[in-house]
Amino acid sequence: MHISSAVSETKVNTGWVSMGATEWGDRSLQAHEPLFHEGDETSHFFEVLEGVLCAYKIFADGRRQVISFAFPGDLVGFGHGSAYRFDCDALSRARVRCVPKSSILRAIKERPDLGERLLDAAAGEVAHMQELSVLLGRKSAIEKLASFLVSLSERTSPESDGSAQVALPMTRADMADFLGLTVETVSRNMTKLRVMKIIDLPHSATLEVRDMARLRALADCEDNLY
Amino acid sequence: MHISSAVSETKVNTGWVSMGATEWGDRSLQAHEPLFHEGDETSHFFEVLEGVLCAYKIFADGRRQVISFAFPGDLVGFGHGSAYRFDCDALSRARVRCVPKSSILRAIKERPDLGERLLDAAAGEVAHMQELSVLLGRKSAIEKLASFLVSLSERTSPESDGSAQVALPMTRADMADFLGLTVETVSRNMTKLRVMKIIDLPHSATLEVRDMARLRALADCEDNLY
DNA sequence: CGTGAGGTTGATCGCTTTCAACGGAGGTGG
DNA sequence: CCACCTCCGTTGAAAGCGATCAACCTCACG
Repeated sequence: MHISSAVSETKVNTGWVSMGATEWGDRSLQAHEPLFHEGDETSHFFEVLEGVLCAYKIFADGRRQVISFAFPGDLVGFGHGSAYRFDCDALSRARVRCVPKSSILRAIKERPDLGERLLDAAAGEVAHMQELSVLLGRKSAIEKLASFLVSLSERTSPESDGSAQVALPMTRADMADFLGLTVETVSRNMTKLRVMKIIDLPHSATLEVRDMARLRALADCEDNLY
Repeated sequence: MHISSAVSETKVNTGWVSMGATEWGDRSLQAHEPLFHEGDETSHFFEVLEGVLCAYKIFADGRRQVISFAFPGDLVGFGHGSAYRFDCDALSRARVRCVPKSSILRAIKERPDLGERLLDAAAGEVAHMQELSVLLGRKSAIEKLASFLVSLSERTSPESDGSAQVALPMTRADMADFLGLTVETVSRNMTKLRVMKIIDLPHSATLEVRDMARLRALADCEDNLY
């Protein structure tokens, strides 16, 4: 468990709220271990400390839509009422800090500035979901993929002169279900980006962005070239 | 302007936060008049008092994704940082209550319970956007349309024994841009639902739900019948 | 009654999906 | 150590759903 003071600390720009308080407890997850299921009572918020989580909705007929990937620093649990409305798994070994909802509500009452920060975090979550809606509704397969890779590299890897190394902790199926595509379409467009010399794939789980400007142009729908 | 006390009142379940305070001022909008544009400084939150608003993102090449329709009682302005990230118009004559952000922040500091309520409202917004993402990513055209009509009827009209009258204040183009479809596809599937005796369209802007159970089944992807 | 925006319907096109086969990486047990 | 198996990723061929292009209709409004 992290050593931390009783004073909470917030980085609103990146959307996370870190709260030090040992009473809240951490939890370790194996790869593919569920954190919660749709329908479970919403007892906690979770802050990812290590690893990557994946929140998704599964239909009765097997269709799946991934709602978000949560990286260290991200907060999971917004948008649910008294019961979780989606499933959430760990993609890899992960550690999360569990924050009881009641504890959050108490903290807000005692420390109004915390409420403001949580509100900012919630606003960031809204912004993310809005961007996802734009992506799902109006972007082509290659634009979706480009957007995803840009967002991933921004969240996890520093860029240097137009290139970046990015780990892909999720499978093609996870990516497909996030982007509203099939694995085949994801794979085909990965290859397309590689042929265009925009990215490279040393391993299937390691991405190298070779031309970030071009990738961004695709992500922003400013490039119709195939 | 509404007559209201200085005490705020919140209905968290329906996602709105009504705050009485005459200093905040209301604003009237003509049909198609913009409330704000992408890039404008985010000075205010807005509570819809009358009419319907439409928030959307426009691409450089003309593609458009509608993010949300806001009905009386809905709050507009979440998910934006220091600048609005989308455009927002009135679909019809509308009236909104303008609440300065600074005023919100001050109110939160003075009244912690208000922060909690706003947080609930934000959570409701997150939930809406998550549902939209599921719809856009994994539902077929007819399922999208059914989901939209169900949601519209739930928000605006009481249901009685499986049927309901619903006004459609937006054009087919607005619906299409919300559902990630084209006007033609929306129109075709409206006809399909009519042929299936699930809905009726006395006028193009008036919907009559004849078989709500069947419509819900489609919306929930439990019905593969065409 | 003319006009234009919004809505519907038909024919065709094409991007993504579906169906199918293959290859490689990792794990297990003989 | 290697055969075997399974999961994951890639690629090809064909099909399908929604998009595109186009014509026509309806209705409100001058």
